[in-house]
Amino acid sequence: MKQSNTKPKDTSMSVSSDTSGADDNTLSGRTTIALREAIVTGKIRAGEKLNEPKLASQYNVSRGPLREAIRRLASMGLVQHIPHVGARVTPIDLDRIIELYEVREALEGMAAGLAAQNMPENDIAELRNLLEIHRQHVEENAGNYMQAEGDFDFHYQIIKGSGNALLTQQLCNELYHLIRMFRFQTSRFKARSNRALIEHEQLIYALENRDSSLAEMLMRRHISRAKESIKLHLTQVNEEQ
Amino acid sequence: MKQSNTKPKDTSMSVSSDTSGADDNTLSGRTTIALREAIVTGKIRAGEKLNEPKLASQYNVSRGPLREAIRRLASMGLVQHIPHVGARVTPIDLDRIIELYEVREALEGMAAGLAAQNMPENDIAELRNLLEIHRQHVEENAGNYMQAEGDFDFHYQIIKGSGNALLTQQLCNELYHLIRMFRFQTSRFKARSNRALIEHEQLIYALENRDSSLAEMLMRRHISRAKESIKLHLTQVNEEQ
DNA sequence: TAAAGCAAGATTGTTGACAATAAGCGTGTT
DNA sequence: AACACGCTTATTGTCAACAATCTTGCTTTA
Repeated sequence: MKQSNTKPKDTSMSVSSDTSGADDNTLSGRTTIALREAIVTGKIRAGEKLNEPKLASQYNVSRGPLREAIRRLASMGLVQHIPHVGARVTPIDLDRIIELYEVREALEGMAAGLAAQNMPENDIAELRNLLEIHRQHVEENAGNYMQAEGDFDFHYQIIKGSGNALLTQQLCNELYHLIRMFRFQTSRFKARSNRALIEHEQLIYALENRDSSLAEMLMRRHISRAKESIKLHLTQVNEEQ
Repeated sequence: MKQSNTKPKDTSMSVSSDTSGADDNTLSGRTTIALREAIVTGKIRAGEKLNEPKLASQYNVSRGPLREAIRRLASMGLVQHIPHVGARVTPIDLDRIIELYEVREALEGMAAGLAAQNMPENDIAELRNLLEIHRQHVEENAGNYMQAEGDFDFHYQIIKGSGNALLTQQLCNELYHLIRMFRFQTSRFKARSNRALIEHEQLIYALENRDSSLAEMLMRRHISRAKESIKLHLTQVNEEQ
């Protein structure tokens, strides 16, 4: 029995639609998505309490589906829930961001290594096209594209290329929105665009050559550097205050 | 701002009680635990459908808390939920087990590396005591201890020693019960006990010497070997049928 | 005979009311 | 004046009934 690698031929380069298993035709599912976006984009602020009756009327649902939505977001770390007290949006400090990047480094490193083994040639070629698109965007928009969806797409495709469904689920469903939330709160930094492009380029090279250990190492360094950059930036900001 | 490492002084060597955030004085929480144990221990078989009214009366709760319990278990991968159809216990085949071990390798490897940096001396010493206890158990009980809680304790302590709360949560809450479920279904194999002891010993050595990269490498090999052992064993079993 | 459509039953999704718990506030006591 | 106690209020947890959806078996038709 070989590794299945049952990867659907979905090469859509967009992450937008249904990244979590919540996109169903149920109120609960739709409410989950709506609430999630409100939290990620900061419409509901970090640390803010989630009042069930209030939110329920706000989203035109009863408390049942809303509670389910809250619980789902709790399981992916977006909100913290305390029994008999309630849920509030998870406040993210520097320590927590560093933890997140350490987990990403481990998981996405593994993903890159596996992708070097399992990713179909076509998809790697698509990745190279994607890189060129990114390069143009960076040149045109003076570098604030990488911080947006562009960088997500790149990482998303490699994760999917690993052929590991559990890994993909952990990263693209659970941790993905945590990263988005953090980025939204610190979107002022648009540095590292050119640097990231170079690192992405090297990564594609490793994938093309089916060099698993190199791909893993490059991905880990890529994420570790991003972590260090953030750490530096945020400690400076803190010292300014 | 340094890495906080706000690790509570809880050195309890037991994993039993509250590994998930579900141990509250609510019906929902208790039902989650009860259902979880029923699934993990195979009282509810893999692939079996979870009938809400049936289970509700069985656990003496209404459908509300039971649904919450099911949703929580779905979020940790123990059951698969399809809207308007229902939930069933996740069937685990070899491919899925391999995926699980790949994720463990990445995550626990990182954890071991961090533990080499952050784990307090005392806790490492405790770990060595634990190893001696395991060694005795293996000698006495002819090796079936490692498959039980003993091995879990060892890994659990190292994960906690990483000082990364997110990592700990991912491993000890989300993936932990998935591993338990799998082990319960394949508990006949009690091989690798002596081998595992040696590998644990080496790991402790790396922690004591604060050798981060060695600790990570050893942990990854430890888990990778376990994966290979399972792969070998299960493909043989399949061929026999 | 097989396939498609329909209808009855079962199961999940949703709702609003009720119960239990926690938070806030005022009063009384030391 | 500060602390503790108890009451009120707000909020969460739980329940049972209702609505929407799927499944299943039967009937009908080509």
